[in-house]
Amino acid sequence: MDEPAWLDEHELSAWQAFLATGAIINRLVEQQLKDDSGLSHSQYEVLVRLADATDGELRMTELAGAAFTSKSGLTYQVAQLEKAGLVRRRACPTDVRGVIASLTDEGWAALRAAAPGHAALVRELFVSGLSREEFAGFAAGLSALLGRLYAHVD
Amino acid sequence: MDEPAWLDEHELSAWQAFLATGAIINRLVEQQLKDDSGLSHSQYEVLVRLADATDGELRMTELAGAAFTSKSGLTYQVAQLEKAGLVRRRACPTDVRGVIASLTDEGWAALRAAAPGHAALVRELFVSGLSREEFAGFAAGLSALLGRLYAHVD
DNA sequence: AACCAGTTGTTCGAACCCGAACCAACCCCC
DNA sequence: GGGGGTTGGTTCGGGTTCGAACAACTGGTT
Repeated sequence: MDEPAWLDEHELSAWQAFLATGAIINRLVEQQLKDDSGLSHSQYEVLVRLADATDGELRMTELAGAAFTSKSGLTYQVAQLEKAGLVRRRACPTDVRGVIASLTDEGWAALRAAAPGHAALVRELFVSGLSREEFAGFAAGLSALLGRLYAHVD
Repeated sequence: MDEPAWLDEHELSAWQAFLATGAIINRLVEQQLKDDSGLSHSQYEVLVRLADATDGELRMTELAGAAFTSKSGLTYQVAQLEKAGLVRRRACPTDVRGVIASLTDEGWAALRAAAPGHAALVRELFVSGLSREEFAGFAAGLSALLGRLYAHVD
């Protein structure tokens, strides 16, 4: 009974703003990366996750989890990156089924080349539009939300 | 010179959280709508924008702008919705080129049927994880960000 | 040792989405 | 009133994504 069928005014406008910002930012980031480095956003994310890992290597499943894509989607993207010479695949020594994706030297170089432009755009779109306090509050909300979501997926 | 090539710790974690929340929420919402109503999220958004407009009617271009999709993407979705009987297309009286998408009775019914489950999920994922103050701060940040983005697209 | 539930990564079919190209029609200004 | 630039919407081709099905393998249990 206390669960109305529609979102109220505040909920709705925040929700719409969330969808809109996500859509617009994603589009602009995608565009910038493609124009500037020939990488899609998902490919860039894959490179970043690999670079974050020790030795620039990660099992496929771990990578899929970190990059917010499905297993099959990752198989596709890694195949593309391998074709481009940015990523290498090798067998996992402890599990015959396993595949380890690992950054090549070209992969590191591509990431280093792409990062500054990407960082500049993210700052411009995402950071510099807010005051320090606004950004702090916003980031706190995001992080709380994310924690909640992890609990929800479990 | 004062533009570092990488995001700093705070920027990065907020940015990652933003990407992660967007990805997870979109996936869950997509899933819920599909299971519950057989609609994709974009289709649901189209229905919502039409329902918000006077008489449940909108020109294709306005609709594309409101639903954050490309013109061709919208053509596709409206075709799907028309096939499903939820939307009708008619000629625009003041512009021969124009096409007006309009909700059918079935469209209104489908939206009314889908809304409660969707609203409940959005509340659960997006609203109820934050305190009232957190949510207010978060929403303010979102809205400021969105304003900035609109200026950026112009 | 033999089973069996769960995991790993790929393949396959389908859906989706975008940008570019396109045609028709609009607008406006001379 | 008749160009020329702009806009409205669709079509087309290609790339991307997903989930389901699959086969191979693992680890624990008996």
